[in-house]
Amino acid sequence: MRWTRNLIPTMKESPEGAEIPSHVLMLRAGLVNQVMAGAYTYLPLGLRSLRKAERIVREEMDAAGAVELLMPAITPLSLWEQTGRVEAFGDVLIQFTVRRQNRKVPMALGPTHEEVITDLVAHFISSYRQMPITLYQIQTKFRNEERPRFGVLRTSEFLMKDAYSFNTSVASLDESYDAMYRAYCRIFDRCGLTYLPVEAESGPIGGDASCEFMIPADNGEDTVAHCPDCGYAANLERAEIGTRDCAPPDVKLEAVKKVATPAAGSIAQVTAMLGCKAESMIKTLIYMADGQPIAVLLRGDREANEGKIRRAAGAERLELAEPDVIQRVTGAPVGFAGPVGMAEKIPLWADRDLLAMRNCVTGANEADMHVTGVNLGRDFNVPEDHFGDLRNATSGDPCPRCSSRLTLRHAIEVGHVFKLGTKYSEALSARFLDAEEQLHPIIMGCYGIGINRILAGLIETCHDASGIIWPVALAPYEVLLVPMKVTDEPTMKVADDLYARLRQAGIDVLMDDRDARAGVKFNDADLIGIPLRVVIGPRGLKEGKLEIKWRWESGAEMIDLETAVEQIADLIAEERAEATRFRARQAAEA
RNA sequence: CGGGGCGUGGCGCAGUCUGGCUAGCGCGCCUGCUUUGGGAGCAGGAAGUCGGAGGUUCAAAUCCUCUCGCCCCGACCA
Repeated sequence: MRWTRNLIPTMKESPEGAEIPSHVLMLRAGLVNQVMAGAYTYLPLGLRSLRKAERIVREEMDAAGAVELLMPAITPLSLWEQTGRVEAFGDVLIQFTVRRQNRKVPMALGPTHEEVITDLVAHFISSYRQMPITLYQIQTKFRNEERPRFGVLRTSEFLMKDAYSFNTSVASLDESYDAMYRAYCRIFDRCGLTYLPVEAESGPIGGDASCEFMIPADNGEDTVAHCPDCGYAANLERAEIGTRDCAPPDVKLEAVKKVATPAAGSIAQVTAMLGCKAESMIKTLIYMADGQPIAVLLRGDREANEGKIRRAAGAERLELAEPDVIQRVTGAPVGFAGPVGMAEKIPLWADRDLLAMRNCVTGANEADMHVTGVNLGRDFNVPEDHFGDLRNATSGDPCPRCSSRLTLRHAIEVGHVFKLGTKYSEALSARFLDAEEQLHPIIMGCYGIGINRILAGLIETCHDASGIIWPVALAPYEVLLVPMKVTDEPTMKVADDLYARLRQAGIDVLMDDRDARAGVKFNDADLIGIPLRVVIGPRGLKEGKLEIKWRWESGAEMIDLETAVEQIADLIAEERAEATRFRARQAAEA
């Protein structure tokens, strides 16, 4: 492809509104253009990278034995009603009706396709002999995001690979799941991504085992807890905290004292007013567990983890209590609850941190009052089996698997594999007959990859001050030919010849045939990040040489014109296969 | 949905508080000459309903009301 025949609108300045590197660079390099909040046009360069990511995903899915099909983006609303997901998705589901003659047909744009695929399978799979099978598609998904942001990282329309496995047993599901897990590792490896498989909540979609593939990045929306020593990694919602020595400090127990704290209902207000530390406060949260109020005690500076609390309490549903419930239960408005005397009213649960606390400050269960000098065991008690890990991990917490400590990192989620079970097969009657002529619901697994996020995640973690640094696998073009002087006939003759022969050798070549100054071309070359830059100029040609330079290296190298095509083809072939040079650069960065 | 910010040629911005001549600047674009290995110089030129509607005023980019859009933080979320 010749630059002058393409549409590559590079920009020197970054449009206002773009803040994170991947967004800025995708705009500046002319990869995408925003159409509205959460919707982007992929320009020629961006589309080529997107297609390359898509192709890698497709190849590895095929290699893992999955079978491709394509489901529609428009779906009948009735399908979503059958599984109760009209309510579950809420406004995220894009619904509309179309008029057909004298009736109205309610539809939804697919935010994911469990319903459609399960309905399909219910029609065509009825025997254990037809399984296991894994079906997948690469399709545009639609989610009315409350707040689209970060360029193509969170949009209302995005390209997703979604796969679904159908199995007759849990053991078989495990095999399908493992095959997908391994395929995901190969996909992200091939894309040159540095990623982390992390334990995750399966979320409202249901299921029991779940793993997210995360790209550690400062601008990621998710938080993962990671142990650099043993490799334990989990989504913050899921991350366990190792037990540590809970021995309380050997200090003299103070007497309980009631103090006035007018209008100070938050930890921050109380610490400011009383001059105490959040670490010495007991935060008392009133939750409704399946409709029954419970009190949860946490150290003042900790965040509650509702998933952990819900599991500890053995509840199906858990939500913070409404103000009127809190008033009734504690006898005080929101912000003044405390554990003293609470056990007589409602069940108490406590985070293990409480065991190490002495002389605490906490709510007095009375408006505008707190108490100090409160001590576990003397002033209130929590049943032994009601202590547990109920909070979010923080950096420096003990690793649950080894003796090291957890670090918290932001990350971008690019993939998710999880075991679905029979939620959808039961709702949509996808059943099979086993060898004993018994009817069972099909056991499902579900596996997604955000294709757009592969690109954004790569750019987010792989760029420098000048622009994007693509690995060969995802680069829109593998080689950029830069003739230094397009008006010079000998130069252009060599350039045209190289261009034709490299293309013949099966290499994706872009030739910057613009009549522009060297600086302009070099800067754009760095910005769009093509891995191998080949400079053809009168200066080198005099010696029968060309200059080649990898985007991620600072120095260039002169090669003989005679053997240039073979040399370049060999280099690209090597990088395609192993990405050795690209990886070495990344390792050096880290 | 709560809080904050921004809408002025294709892009980035100044001007708005304190209303007043023909709405400026940089980049980009077009023409010509010179230049030519890391974002060239000179000269000339095209291009703007100042997001939209209504109002106040002799006069509105500027003040008032409403409205639309975009971005950030939070809440929410496959």
